Amino acid sequence: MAEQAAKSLSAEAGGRGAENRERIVAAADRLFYEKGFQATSFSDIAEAAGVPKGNFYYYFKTKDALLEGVIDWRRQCLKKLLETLNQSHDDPRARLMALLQGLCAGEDDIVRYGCPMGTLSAELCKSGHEMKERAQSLLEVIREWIAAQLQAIGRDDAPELAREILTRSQGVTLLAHAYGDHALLVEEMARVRHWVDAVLDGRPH
Amino acid sequence: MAEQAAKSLSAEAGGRGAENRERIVAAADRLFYEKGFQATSFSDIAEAAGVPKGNFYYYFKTKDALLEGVIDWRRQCLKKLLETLNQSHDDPRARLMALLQGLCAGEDDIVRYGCPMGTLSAELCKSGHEMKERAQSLLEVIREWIAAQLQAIGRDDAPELAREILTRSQGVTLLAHAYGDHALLVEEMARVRHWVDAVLDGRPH
DNA sequence: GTCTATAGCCGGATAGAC
DNA sequence: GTCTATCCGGCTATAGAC
Repeated sequence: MAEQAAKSLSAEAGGRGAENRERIVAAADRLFYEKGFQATSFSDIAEAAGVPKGNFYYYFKTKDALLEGVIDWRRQCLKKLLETLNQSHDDPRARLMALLQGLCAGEDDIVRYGCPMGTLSAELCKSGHEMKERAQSLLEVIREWIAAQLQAIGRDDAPELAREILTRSQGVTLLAHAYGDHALLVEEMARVRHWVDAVLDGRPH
Repeated sequence: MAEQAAKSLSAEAGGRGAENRERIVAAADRLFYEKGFQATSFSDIAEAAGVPKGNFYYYFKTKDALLEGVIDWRRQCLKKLLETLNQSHDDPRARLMALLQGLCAGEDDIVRYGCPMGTLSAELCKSGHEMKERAQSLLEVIREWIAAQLQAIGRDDAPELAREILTRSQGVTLLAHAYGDHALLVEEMARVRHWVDAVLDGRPH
């Protein structure tokens, strides 16, 4: 009976463990996004996730390990998003435009906290954090996806064009964030979309 | 004689004081740029400036006050730079292109630490720092200068175009920083310049 | 697996001698 | 004005009971 109780407790704890782990990552993900990595403490995360501080170290040895988990989580989310776009649009061009449109979906978040990939990369690069390459890989995932769509369209300048699209998008999100300007985000993203449209049509722009 | 000594000491101290103050600001400016504001401690600055920690509080009551001094210092440097451009080129278009060319001047710094205005704004916005508007004003200074050049050329879309130029430049510096990619900076900045050239010529681009 | 208590460190900031 | 010594608080991380 003692074993039974222990077992069911353990099983439940195992389930809870995975659940807890995910809760921690999700809470950290959000807080790292909102406040930045350095500015977020374990106390902040503990409070947000409803998990006691000391319990973190069962799941993550260090704060860096937690960051690693968060970045991988973001990559999964990103890939899921791109996969959704792949499935909901057959036309690569429609996919691309849907992505650019979608970047304005989380409008308020972007204005308040910037781009989840760009701001994280910037912070980690500046502080010389070992995880900066991993954050960079988030940008790389999206750049490669854009390039893939462009190549499917038949552009032989797909890599360069993808880089420019990413560059311009990042510029827009950075300035919208810096100025806290909602209209800037919407208007400049529209400009980017029109520019992409014109390029793909072979029109002057 | 005691008064005299005190006076000369005071005068010398005043001179030293101003010198020390400037040394502190210059050192902080550099470190805030290289490591970021939050990641830079007084100890770091003290070491770099050759001034004992405790002495800081004679010049700056808080770290925020020091940040304020650094931002104002950056604005002064920026205005000096723009004034130099004004004087070395009569043609507003030449001024503008000189600025865009000059952004690549500190190539290595930009690749390693990003744009001094953009990265600071991003960090302060994200952490919700009270000084974020002051950092934003740095971007505003440069945006207004660009708009002034465009207006002098006779563009009636000067404000919008200035914003777009700034947006694209920030995108380039962000990505070059995130990727640590020197070539990206040079190539994409060249693209921006060609685009500006084409727009000002009224050519398709 | 869970959680409490706390160690150990380093940050910004202060007091006060000189 | 200059500098030393130190406080206090929050941080990451650990030890160990349950």
